[in-house]
Amino acid sequence: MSRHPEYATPSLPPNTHTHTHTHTHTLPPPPSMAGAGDSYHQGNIRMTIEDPDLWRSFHEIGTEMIITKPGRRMFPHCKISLSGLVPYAKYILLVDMVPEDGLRYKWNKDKWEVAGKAEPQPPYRTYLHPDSPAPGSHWMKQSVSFLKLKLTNNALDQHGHIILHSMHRYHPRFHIVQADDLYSVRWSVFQTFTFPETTFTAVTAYQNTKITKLKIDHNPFAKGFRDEGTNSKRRANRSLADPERVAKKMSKDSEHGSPRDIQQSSCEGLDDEHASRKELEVKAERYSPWEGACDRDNSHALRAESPLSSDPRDMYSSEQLVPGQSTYQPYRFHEYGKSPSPSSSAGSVSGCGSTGRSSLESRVPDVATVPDHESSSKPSAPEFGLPPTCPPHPSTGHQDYTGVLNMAIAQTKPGILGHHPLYTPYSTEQSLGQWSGAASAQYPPPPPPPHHHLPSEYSTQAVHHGYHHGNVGDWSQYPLFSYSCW
DNA sequence: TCTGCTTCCACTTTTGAATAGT
DNA sequence: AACTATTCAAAAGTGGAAGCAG
Repeated sequence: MSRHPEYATPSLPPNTHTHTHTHTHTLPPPPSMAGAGDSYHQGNIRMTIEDPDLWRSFHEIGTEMIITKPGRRMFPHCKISLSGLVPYAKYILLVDMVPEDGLRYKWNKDKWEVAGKAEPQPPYRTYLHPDSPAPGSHWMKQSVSFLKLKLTNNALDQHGHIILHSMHRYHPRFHIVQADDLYSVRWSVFQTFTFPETTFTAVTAYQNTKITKLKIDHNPFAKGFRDEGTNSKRRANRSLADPERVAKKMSKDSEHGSPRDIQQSSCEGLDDEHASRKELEVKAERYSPWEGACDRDNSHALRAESPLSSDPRDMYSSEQLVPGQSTYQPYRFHEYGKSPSPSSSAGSVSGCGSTGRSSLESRVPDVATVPDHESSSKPSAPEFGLPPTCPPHPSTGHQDYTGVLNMAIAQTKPGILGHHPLYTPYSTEQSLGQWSGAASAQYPPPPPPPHHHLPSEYSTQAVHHGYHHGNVGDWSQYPLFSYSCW
């Protein structure tokens, strides 16, 4: 983590930040809370992404992230700076990956093309920053890195990596939750931030040679592939070691050349879209990420049968582009006649969009909590066997689930959950806002949604989750229970 | 045949333990 | 004895390429 002394005091004005951060978003203090004597909620949280220029240079070409079975780090990796937190209040930081749309893509010569509908969602996971929970002063004193976050295409992954589909597009979503521990999360206010330029396509092998070059140029681990470096030497060595291979390859190349050479991309003509996208540099919202996740795991059942899923974008869109100073609305419940009372699944169920507009669909995350494997070897790691908490709701049949959290914990502080019982049905509620993701430059625009965006008043909302804990017995019925692997 | 995925390879950086020095 | 600095080996992270499967 790089140090940012200018963040040592949260009172420091943002414009004193020496880094170039174009992607910031400041949420106004909630009217219902500001001045109410609860300084904890007088948030004016500001999040900026580190290395925005690097992200932008990738984004302009069309960022690709390798996903592998054992898990692969992101590059560039997610690194953010925070300000406006209450220094002495504890916060939890989370990241999850949100499908950009309901489409599958393929690389055709020099550009991405739609290749059909998205695959059913893999188990939904959220990465918990290993420092969580930590006081605001901790998060603000330096930039926060999610370096160890790993992406995998292994749906059966036991290491807690975030599971994605290859050839699908995603963007990371950052959640800040003021909570003393993970069990308080569900009653807490979420503030969610996304950065459009962090959108990427998950791939098992790089498609765009420009991306490969950028990665090699900027990723220190890939130094060996740089032109001026040992790259050629290395290949020479390899050739010497295996002449048979070389002979094979040469004959192959003489026939039709390297496929990657053919794929030299040209992304001209797409800049307009990209430019327009720049206008909305960051999206922020206040709601539980779990809700958004609610329709995800549920997607198999929901999408197949529900007319609400007719538009692929609806399946995923739980966010809405948020104007910089949009109005804060602390209780979404009232907007939709939901009771804020902790009547567990009821809230979740309605939040899961089984009865409402399509844009209100929730995702049901895979709730098991899985640590990064480093933590598994550390005795200090918390015994954090969060049971999967996504039981089918009895009254709504198989389509509705209480929201659940499947957190991937790289390395968490001991005692984070120590005094709490081992259950946590993080009830989730669907965001009411529909997020309309701007397409990356080289992508064809996705089909327009068949419905209108929700009014802007839903765009940034805080949700106090007050659901009851679910019945533990119910969780055991859920197949994803098995995710406690430390 | 084509496309996407897995595996292995050689190389690099990172990490942490052991050792030396103050 | 305690702390800091240095060294070094192991582990982990890279993209390329070959081979495999559907």
